[in-house]
Amino acid sequence: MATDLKNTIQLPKTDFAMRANLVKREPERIAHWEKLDLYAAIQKKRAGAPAFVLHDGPPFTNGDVHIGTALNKVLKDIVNRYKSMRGFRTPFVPGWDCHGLPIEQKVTAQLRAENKTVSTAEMRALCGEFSEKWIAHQTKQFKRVGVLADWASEYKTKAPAFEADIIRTFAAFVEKGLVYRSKKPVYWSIPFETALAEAEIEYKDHVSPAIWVKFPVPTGEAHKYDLPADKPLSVVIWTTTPWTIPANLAIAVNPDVEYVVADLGEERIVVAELLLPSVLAAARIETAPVIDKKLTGAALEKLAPRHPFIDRTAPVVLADYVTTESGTGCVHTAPGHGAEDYLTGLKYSLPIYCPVADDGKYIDDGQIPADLVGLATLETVEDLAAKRTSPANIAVLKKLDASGALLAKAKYTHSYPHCWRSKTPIIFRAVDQWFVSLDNKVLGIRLGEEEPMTTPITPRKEALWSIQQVAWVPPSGEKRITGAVESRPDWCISRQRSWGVPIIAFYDDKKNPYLDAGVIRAVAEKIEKHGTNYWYDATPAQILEGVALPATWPAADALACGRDTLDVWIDSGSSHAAVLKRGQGGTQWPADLYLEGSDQHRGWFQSSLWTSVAAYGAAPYKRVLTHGFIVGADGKKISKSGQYEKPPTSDNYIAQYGADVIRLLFASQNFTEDLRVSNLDTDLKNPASILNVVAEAYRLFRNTFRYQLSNLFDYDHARDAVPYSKMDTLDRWALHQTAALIRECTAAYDAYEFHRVYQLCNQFCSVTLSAVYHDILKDRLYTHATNSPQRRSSQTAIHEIFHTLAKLLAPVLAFTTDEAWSFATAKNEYIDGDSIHLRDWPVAPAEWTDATLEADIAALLKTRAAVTEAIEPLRAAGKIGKSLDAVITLNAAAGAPERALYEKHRDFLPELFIVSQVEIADAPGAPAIEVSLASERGLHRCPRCWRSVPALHATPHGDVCPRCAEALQAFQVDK
RNA sequence: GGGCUCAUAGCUCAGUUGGUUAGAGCACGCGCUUGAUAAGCGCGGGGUCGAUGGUUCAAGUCCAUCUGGGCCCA
Repeated sequence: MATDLKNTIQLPKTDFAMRANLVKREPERIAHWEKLDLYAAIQKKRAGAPAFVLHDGPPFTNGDVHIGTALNKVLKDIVNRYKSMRGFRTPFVPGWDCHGLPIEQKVTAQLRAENKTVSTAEMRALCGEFSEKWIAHQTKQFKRVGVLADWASEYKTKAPAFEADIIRTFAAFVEKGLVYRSKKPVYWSIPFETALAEAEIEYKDHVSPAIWVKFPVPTGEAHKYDLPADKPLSVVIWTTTPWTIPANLAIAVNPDVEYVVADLGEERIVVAELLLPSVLAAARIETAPVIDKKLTGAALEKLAPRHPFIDRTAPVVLADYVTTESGTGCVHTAPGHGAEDYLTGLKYSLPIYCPVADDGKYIDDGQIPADLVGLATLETVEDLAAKRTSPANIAVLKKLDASGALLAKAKYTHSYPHCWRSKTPIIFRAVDQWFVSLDNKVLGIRLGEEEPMTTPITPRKEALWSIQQVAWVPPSGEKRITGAVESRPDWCISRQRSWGVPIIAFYDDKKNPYLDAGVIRAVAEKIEKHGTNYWYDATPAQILEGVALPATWPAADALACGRDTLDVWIDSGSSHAAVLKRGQGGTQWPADLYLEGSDQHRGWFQSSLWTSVAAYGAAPYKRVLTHGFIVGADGKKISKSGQYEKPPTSDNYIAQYGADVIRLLFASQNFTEDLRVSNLDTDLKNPASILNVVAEAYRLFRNTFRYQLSNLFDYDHARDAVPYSKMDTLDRWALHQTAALIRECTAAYDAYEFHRVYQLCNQFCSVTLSAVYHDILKDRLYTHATNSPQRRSSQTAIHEIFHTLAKLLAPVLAFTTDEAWSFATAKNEYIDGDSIHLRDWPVAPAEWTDATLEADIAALLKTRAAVTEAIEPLRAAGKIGKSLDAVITLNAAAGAPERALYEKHRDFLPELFIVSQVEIADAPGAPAIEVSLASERGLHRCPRCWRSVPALHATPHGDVCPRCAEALQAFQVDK
């Protein structure tokens, strides 16, 4: 009997599985998309539509896709999918950053391990292969997280055409007269014998020998400055780099600081007054010295103490950066070995002296003492492991000690720049480099103005102007890049290495450089044709054959090709020219959007800005969006957060959760700040871990789709749809909520606030649908006659809501929404090659919005909450299980506003409350809501719909309620 | 050390121009249901809004300092 009745109920039915099994299903969907060529299909659909160009910042091609890299690409994918559904043509050309030291270093290490030496061209080929291998890996990994892109049009910075464009970017700098050659201290990696970019430096603690060194003041000098001369007098400096003492050319003091001449008994020293106690402490002098004289730093200018062991003076110079925070207030100055020292050296016309060779060892220049020549200035990896300081430091210490100049020494731990790859400390070393001046005034051309500007402007000012034309999201990004652009020194663009794009400069036999924009452009043409190795394989005469040389140049056969390469930031910074300007893959310049991590303010956003401003007089982007970094559950950077057994690669997370859960995670948090991710191994079993909570939210969405699909099993939209005007109240309310959801989600997507989409959809599914709408609907859908208008009305609404919700979530849940879509469309509407990603963004018909209805139901839902609360004590007492076993009495005085509301929706209330009966009464003094048991009210429970009614009707299926009897009749007819 | 930035329940987010007992979802606890069932429903506990000081009749919301985190720089 019961079984019989159950067969007359329209229970939900679908093949859309409750269990996601994403790890298995997603790769199948990727295969499906590739078979469809979904990317091409989307482009075809939007051909001719206004373009929205998100220009991809190229990831570096030397390892697996990290979860942070996945974040970046997924955010781009979400944007592209959304914009495309909104009707834009969204060409997305992915890029790869191929050149650079890390790859060269790995290849070099490999060659060393194999004990091989190769030519530059061979080395470059190996680096190219290395890069290519990782491009293949990363492509797979990006596809696995669901990134949809024009992989066939991808750009690689190592492609000859791209390299030619990098060279042309360089030509633009040369053309503007911004490129100059200068000796300047640069970060120098000793193991790699190369200058390093700022981005290639990392700061780590380093234990240095701190030394206090006496620079003796000759008696004559002392007299000139009216300093006591009856005892030895010296100026004491403090340094943590003893190896730079041989390069000392001056001592800097702050003109405004008070200095003292202190009598130590046997001798006198000059130091800053405030630092005297610390100097005495370092020298272990306990007796208080006599202060013979006080004077400001300015009074010491040009005093000429002697170098402690080299026959020259170390004149006192003035510098504002000298502080009394540490040291002696007298700063050892070596213009060839420090940025500030260099500037001071220029100011006082000191030589930019650097007696250290490329390998970091002292050279024999006639000044360096013979016992120092050939000693290494800074520590090797082995030295660091053994915790010993460098040979040069030791030797200098010995020399100072022998000459009696060493006042004190100590170990000093401080943050010191290290080469990011070799992990060894770097040195500052003055070498010849190419620079781009950012402060030369040149005539620029501003975008939209055909004539060159008549007032010369510096690239820096031009860049700052361009920044203001761009929309920065979040707005703080503008401050950040402005700060970076304002404070950046001239751009050192040359590197001494192999795996990069060569600087097209020539040198005569006296090493004089020759640089010309026309020549560079001509060579770029040849490189575009022959590849960059042409520069390394061909002779200068071949390279310059057919190229018109400037009159001042020697003949081609008297020239040699330079071996410097360009800073890799010029590579990626040229992508807008190499890709967008050429319309690669249907793109266009400028980009509508750049979207990268916030570290790129000083990186790609900036390098792209400089190249674009130099060449085109404007930024290459209209809008720049930045995201934060992935951090651990404790908010600390992922490398320092918890224990990771597995590397935090995109693949490892996907293997555990599936791509859609990872995508949902990225969308669930405000990405302009840091994103927290639980530790893959340690948090896996914690139900409250961030990823598990997101996985739970994923299940909510999936189940929502499943409920909707399963209840549409017998619904044919063309046949069964109910027009809005004839729809049931509750269904119209659901559509009102859906319209609001569309509005709010669209606004959130437009503001790039995906976490709001997540929150909105989450609450819509759990509160609006699951707890209210879907729960109430079960009765209609299951028990009403198949074709009852109310059932069809609800199905129509569900159909609409499914379409809407699936589309709203499609940019994020790219896999699951498309999977659900295939189940929805398979029966009636499925067209071969369909995909939710080919559909248009949902638009709510105006009629869906009904403020009066919304207000009514909102009020009734409050009553509903009170009703469920009132039922709860009965449930706790074991008197009631299902709410359908309850009869509710609502007490409201005639004339009270709620009374009118109750009356208005009287018939609908049992359904809304999911109870068997609702009575409206006015019993003075009674509670607003009274609950009684249906059984005690003489009602009979219908075995089919479980509602209690006054009387049951006999049918061939047994006794049921009148409504079910009617439904069964229809059921019989259908059968 | 400097620039930018963040800090609201266990987690992720809301909290309009300062104004009643600070909200939501999830998680957690307890029940119900067994016709969304490796599902669904209800009820409940949980926050000195990072800390301190200040402005104000009134501060999560404004100001200052500090603490902790992140990115970038030194």
